[in-house]
Amino acid sequence: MPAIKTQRNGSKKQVIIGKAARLFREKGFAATSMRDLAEEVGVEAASLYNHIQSKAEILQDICFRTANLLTSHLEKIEHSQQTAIEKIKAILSFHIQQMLNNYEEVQVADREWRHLTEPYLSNFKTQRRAYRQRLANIIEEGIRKRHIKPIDTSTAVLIMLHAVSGIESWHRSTERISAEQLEDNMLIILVEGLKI
Amino acid sequence: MPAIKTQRNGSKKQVIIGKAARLFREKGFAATSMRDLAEEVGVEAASLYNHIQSKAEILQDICFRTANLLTSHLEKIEHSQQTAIEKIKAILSFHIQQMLNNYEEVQVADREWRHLTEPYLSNFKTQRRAYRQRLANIIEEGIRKRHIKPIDTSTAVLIMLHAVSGIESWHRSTERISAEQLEDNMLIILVEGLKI
DNA sequence: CCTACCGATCGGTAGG
DNA sequence: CCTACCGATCGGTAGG
Repeated sequence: MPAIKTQRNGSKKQVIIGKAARLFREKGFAATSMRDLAEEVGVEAASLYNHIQSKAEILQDICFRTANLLTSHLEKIEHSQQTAIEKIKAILSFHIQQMLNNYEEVQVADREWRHLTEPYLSNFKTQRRAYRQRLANIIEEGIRKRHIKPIDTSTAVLIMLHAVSGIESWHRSTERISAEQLEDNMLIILVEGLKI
Repeated sequence: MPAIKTQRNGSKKQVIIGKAARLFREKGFAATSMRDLAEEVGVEAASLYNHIQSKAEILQDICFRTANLLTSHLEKIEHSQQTAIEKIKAILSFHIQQMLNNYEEVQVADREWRHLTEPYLSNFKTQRRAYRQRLANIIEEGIRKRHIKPIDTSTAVLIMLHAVSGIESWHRSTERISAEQLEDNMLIILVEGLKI
C-alpha cells in the first residue's frame, strides 16, 4: 500500500519540518543540531532519517515552499486589473498575512537561505531576484501612470520587503495591537508616502 | 612597556574582529569556525587566542560597539532642538550612513546577536528595547504636536529600523544608485508618509 | 524506531 | 606564533 505509506511519511515529515522551522528560527540553522530536533520531535536523532534525507533537505523544503507561495500569489496579482497602488497593497497584505500566520517558516526562508547548498542556493537567489524585479515593475508602472512619486523603484522594494519581514519583533512583543491594526498601519506608512 | 604591548594587542585584535565581522556576516556566527577566521587572518587557529579570549568575545565586541554607537547618537538627537520629523530624519540618516560605511559590523550586530550568551544577551536585548522605545517617544511627540499622522508608534519604529537594515541587498546590487540618492529615496518613502 | 557507532570538525589549551 | 593535542559534538550510517 504505497499510497498510505506515502501519506504517513508525508505527515510525519511535515511534523518534523514544522518543529525544525521553530528551532531554525530561534537558534539559526547552523546552531540547531539534529539531536536538538530529535528531542523536539520525541525520537532519537537516527530515527529522523526514516522521514527526511538530510538536515539540508529540511531547509530546502522550508525555503522553496515559502518562495513558491509568494511567487504564485504575485503572479495572480500581476494579471489582475488593479491599479499599481492596489496591487502593491495586495502584495504587502499577503506578505503580512503570511508573516502572521506562518511566521516561523517565512522567517527561516528569509534569514537562513544563505545556508542552502548548490544548486539550491543559486535557484533561490534567482527566484528572489526575479520576485523583487517584478515588484519593482509594478511600482514602475505606477510611476509612469503618475499614481506614484518618481522614486527609485529598487529602494522602494527593498524597504517594503524588509519592513514586512520585521514583523517578528512585533509578534513577540507584549503590548500588541491587533493584526488588523498592524496591517492598516503598515500600509499607511509604506504606501501613503508613495502617492503623489 | 605595557602601554605599547596593549597598543599592539589592541590593533591586532581589531584586525581579527574586522575579519570576523566579514565572515560572520557572510556565513553566520555559528557556521564560522575559528579555523576559518585564522585562515583569513593568516595565522594558525591557536594563535588567535593570544589576542582574543574566545569566539564569544568577538561577537560581544561587535554587538556592543555598534549598539553603543547608535545609542550615543540617539542621545545627542534627543537633546537637540529639532522638530520630531527632523529628529527622525537625523536618526535614520545616521543609520543609513553606518550601514553604508560599516555595514559588516552593523549587520552582524543586527542579525547575529541571538548567539550572545548571558549576561550579554540580556544586556543587549534591554539596550535594544530601550533604543526602540526612545525612538517611539520621538514619534509620539510628533503626533502630539500634529506633525505626524496618528499611527501606531511601535509599528512605525519597526518599519523604519528594518527598512534601513535591508540596505545590505542594495549594497551588493549591480545596478547601484549613489549613496546620496539612496538616502534621499529612503527618507522620502519612510518619512513623507508620516506627515500630516 | 532504537542501539551502537563512524569520521570529521568544533572551540580551546599546554607547552615551547 | 606554532605543533600537538584534548574532550565534546556534529551529521549521518549499519544493522536489527
